[in-house]
Amino acid sequence: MAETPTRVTRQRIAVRELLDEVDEFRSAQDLHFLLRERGAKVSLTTVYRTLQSLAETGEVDVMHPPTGEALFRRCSPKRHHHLVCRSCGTTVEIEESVFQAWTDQVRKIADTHRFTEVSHTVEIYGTCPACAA
Amino acid sequence: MAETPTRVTRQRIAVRELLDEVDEFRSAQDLHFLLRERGAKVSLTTVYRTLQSLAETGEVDVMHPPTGEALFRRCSPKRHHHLVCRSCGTTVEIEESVFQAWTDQVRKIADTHRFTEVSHTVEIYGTCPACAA
DNA sequence: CTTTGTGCAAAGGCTTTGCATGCTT
DNA sequence: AAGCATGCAAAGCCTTTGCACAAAG
Repeated sequence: MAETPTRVTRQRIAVRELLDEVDEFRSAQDLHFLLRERGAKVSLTTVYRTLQSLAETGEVDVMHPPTGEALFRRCSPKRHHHLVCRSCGTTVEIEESVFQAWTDQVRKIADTHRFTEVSHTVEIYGTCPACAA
Repeated sequence: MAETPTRVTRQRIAVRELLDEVDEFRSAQDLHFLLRERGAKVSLTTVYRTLQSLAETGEVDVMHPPTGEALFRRCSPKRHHHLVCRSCGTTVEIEESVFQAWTDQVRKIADTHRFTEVSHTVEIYGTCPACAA
């Protein structure tokens, strides 16, 4: 199963439905927990496999914070990036629109190198006011 | 040892010296290998601990690619970001200067939220020409 | 019926931690 | 001499993989 899945299964439907409702970045294990909570019988393995294929097709974005686990989120028009405190993990969301000019530039650069299906992840770290004290 | 180290040890000196010479992102295990190669007797554990503290003080930047390991690099004035192929891992370096305007904006946003010691990591993914074929 | 997807358990890879020893101050 | 740093081995986490069974087409 290194390829894109061809069959429609109950499990895959459940994962996609969940992703449609959640618009925050979530870990695979979080998503698995949420699925079971709402009664969907899906194994963690399948959640991982599904997320992986969805990421490959670009249907979900993946983020890799310093915490180790990967975070997934359905691609949406209203994206945002994060400003994260290195010390306590406090997160401030920044609207993607703020980066519009930058996003355009990224696309241009990618084109130059003939890269397709381009996506990007931005991680901004700092020390929040509370932790700086 | 959750705090910043207070003592100057042979090991820590070796790690910093190495970081001064390498200006690519490298994994902890890579760095450990390089250190042993040049005769420095340092354990992998210490490399991890040293990198962690250097990251906390902002002396090194950390990147988290989809591959799972963390990549470290000494902070330098001439930075660059990466355009990485999701499929084969081919990497194209993009000069930081391209992001100047964006960097300024990031700083402004961080200021707004009173975050200090701000650094950022940008990861751009796509499919390279070879893998798109 | 054939082929692909699922689930479980086990393996894998990177990173962290416990604890005794050694080295910096 | 006193306390922090090191090293080793073991544990922890998240994620992936092998394999047999179940389900989709």
